[in-house]
Amino acid sequence: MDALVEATARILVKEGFEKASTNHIAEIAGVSVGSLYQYFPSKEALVAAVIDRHNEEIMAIVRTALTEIADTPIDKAVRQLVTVAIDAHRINPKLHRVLAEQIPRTGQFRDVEAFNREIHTLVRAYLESRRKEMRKLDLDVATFICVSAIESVAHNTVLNHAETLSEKMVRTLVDETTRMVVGYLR
Amino acid sequence: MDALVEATARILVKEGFEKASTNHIAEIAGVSVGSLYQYFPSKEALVAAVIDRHNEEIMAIVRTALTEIADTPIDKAVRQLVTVAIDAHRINPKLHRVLAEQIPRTGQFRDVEAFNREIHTLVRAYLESRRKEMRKLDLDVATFICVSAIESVAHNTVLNHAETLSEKMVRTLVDETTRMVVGYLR
Amino acid sequence: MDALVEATARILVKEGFEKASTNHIAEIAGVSVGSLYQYFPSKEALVAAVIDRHNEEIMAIVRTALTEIADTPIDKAVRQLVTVAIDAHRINPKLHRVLAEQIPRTGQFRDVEAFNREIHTLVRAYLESRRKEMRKLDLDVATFICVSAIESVAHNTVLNHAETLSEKMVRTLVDETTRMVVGYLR
Amino acid sequence: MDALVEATARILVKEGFEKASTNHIAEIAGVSVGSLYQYFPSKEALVAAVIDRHNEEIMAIVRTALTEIADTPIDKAVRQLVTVAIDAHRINPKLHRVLAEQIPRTGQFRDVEAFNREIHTLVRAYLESRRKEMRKLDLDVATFICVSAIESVAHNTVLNHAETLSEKMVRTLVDETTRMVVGYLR
DNA sequence: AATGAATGAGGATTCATTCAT
DNA sequence: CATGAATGAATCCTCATTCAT
Repeated sequence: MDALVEATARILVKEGFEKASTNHIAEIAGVSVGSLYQYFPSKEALVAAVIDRHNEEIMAIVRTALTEIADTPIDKAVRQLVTVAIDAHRINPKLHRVLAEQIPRTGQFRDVEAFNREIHTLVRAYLESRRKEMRKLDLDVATFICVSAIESVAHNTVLNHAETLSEKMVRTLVDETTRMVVGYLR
Repeated sequence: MDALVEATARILVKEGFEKASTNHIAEIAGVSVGSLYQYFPSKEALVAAVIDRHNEEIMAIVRTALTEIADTPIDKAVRQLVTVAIDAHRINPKLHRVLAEQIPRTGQFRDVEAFNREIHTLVRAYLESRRKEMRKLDLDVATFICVSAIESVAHNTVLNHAETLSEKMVRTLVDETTRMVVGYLR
Repeated sequence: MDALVEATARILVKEGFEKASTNHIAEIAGVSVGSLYQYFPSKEALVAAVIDRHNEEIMAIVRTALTEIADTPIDKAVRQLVTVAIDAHRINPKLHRVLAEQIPRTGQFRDVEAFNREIHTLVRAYLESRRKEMRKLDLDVATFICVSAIESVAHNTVLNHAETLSEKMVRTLVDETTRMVVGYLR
Repeated sequence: MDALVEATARILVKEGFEKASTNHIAEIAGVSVGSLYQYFPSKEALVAAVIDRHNEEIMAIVRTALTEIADTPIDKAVRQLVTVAIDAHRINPKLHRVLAEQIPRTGQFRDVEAFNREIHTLVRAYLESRRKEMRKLDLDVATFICVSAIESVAHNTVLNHAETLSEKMVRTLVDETTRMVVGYLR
């Protein structure tokens, strides 16, 4: 049931992890607890589904961006990546925050690593295709550092500055981050 | 009781957040639950104390480094900062991971922000004192981006690569991160 | 549906009473839960049916034996009864054990008493027809004691000694039990 | 807490196994559920304690009887054993019935076997000491048969005839059972 | 007649917290 | 100050049963 994942996400955002009891989730989703367990083997699995859905939304954006970037020179490409990273974090910032801060990660954490790996692979592939524009460097190291930097700027931008985030400020951050990363690669 | 904080940290590392019940903590600390509540008003406060202690250890290192750096030119200084960031994360990587992944942050989260603010202030002050070595830039933005980048590289380095982290690899990461940040500032 | 009773019995034997949920039973029987309730008003009724079927199998053997015995002198007859009692318990010893140990008896318990009464009646009738071979005694009391003794020896033999039950041991037990009962009646 | 075992027994007798929820037990015992779990790791353990206590009461009687019997000739001894067996079952017949019929035995069932073994050992020892009064027979087999017979008569007497059990009838049953067993041994 | 998704009461268990000793 | 037995609200989950299709 998709309504269950939606209800869970909504509760997570509006009431926090503590209030996300299975009975409450079921109630908000408009079904019975029994039904919840018909579709999800445990509360953990349900939360994992929320995380997955959120990650998938982010990945969809990132994947698209990386595809479009394929034939773009580094400076434009990096700018695009930074923009997309911030956009991705802004999809549902409150959920993103709750997921990052309140969910005790266990088991399903592997999934997050899978996403990380995918991003690493995609970015690395792009960088490899653009090697001639770049100085000589270890691709894995460079990918790791660039992805970390871009991700953290996006993450901190959205999480810390929460709602008070002017478009001008975003543009500035994109500019600067792009400058740092491009400067590093060239 | 310091033994309580220590016991909590130990349990967090060895058995995970789920096993960290107040009774278990008291038992490991060698006192009774009642005593626990003599010193800490709630479990949350106890966990917060663990977080604080860990953050304080990190901050001690960072503060020292930033003091020593005061009169150092940017390139050396940044290298020093990156090194110190990784060292700080390596103090107690397992605890760091548990704190980052398993602890549902609530109330005491303000504290973490306080540390963030302090670091921001210190770094910003350093950058300000070295303005002449740098291109013209918004100090707050630059500080934000540099701190984010350095912190994320350190964090991901220690968390993802866990124990398999050769000194050579560390040096490479320090080199590269330094290069990125210095290149950005100049 | 006979498949339902069969499935229940199979689950009882292989997985125990705890695993015998109506959904699981229906699944093993290859039908839907709905169908289960088309034929049995409750889970209890279904379990009762299993008990009944098992008891009926036992009773069939016992009835036959008691019929064949009709014109047999006491010593041969008792030996036959003891043999048959053990045989009856060996039909499906595992089911017998589960039925005896794991099934919380409620309502349908009356049925078991019905079987007991029938056996009592049949045995009593036989003893009555053989009164001349026996000393003077209260037939009801004698029947009660003999049936109890024979049944318990059979029950304990099969339940306790489980699979490790040599034919020689069975013969010894039959001999001895027969001796006791016949000695008592004469 | 002994009150918990007592409360459980009382509920078992008055309301049946189905109503014996941990919360209800705690309530009747006049404590909180939490306290229940301070003393018993699970509901199963609590029920096991009830069974144990009941078995222990029975065993106390049986042990005493077997001690007193030591120097008694077979006929008097057997009569004593039969009497004691019935007495033992009459300690708390309702509880005995519930324990026998409604409790799904698992795990702790081993205990019951321990009691059985003890009885077997004690009776066998007595019989061995009286060998000269008896015909030549396999002591283990004889013990098994005699114990089974006596136990089943006692059990069925108390369980089936419930409250309608005149002293006269008891005396008759004791007489007859004794006759059967003694006749068998000699 | 068959299906199986949906129901929801109910139950076992945990654990942060209190307070009388 | 320390103790630790006692508390009980709260939570996750199960499963017999129903009923619209």
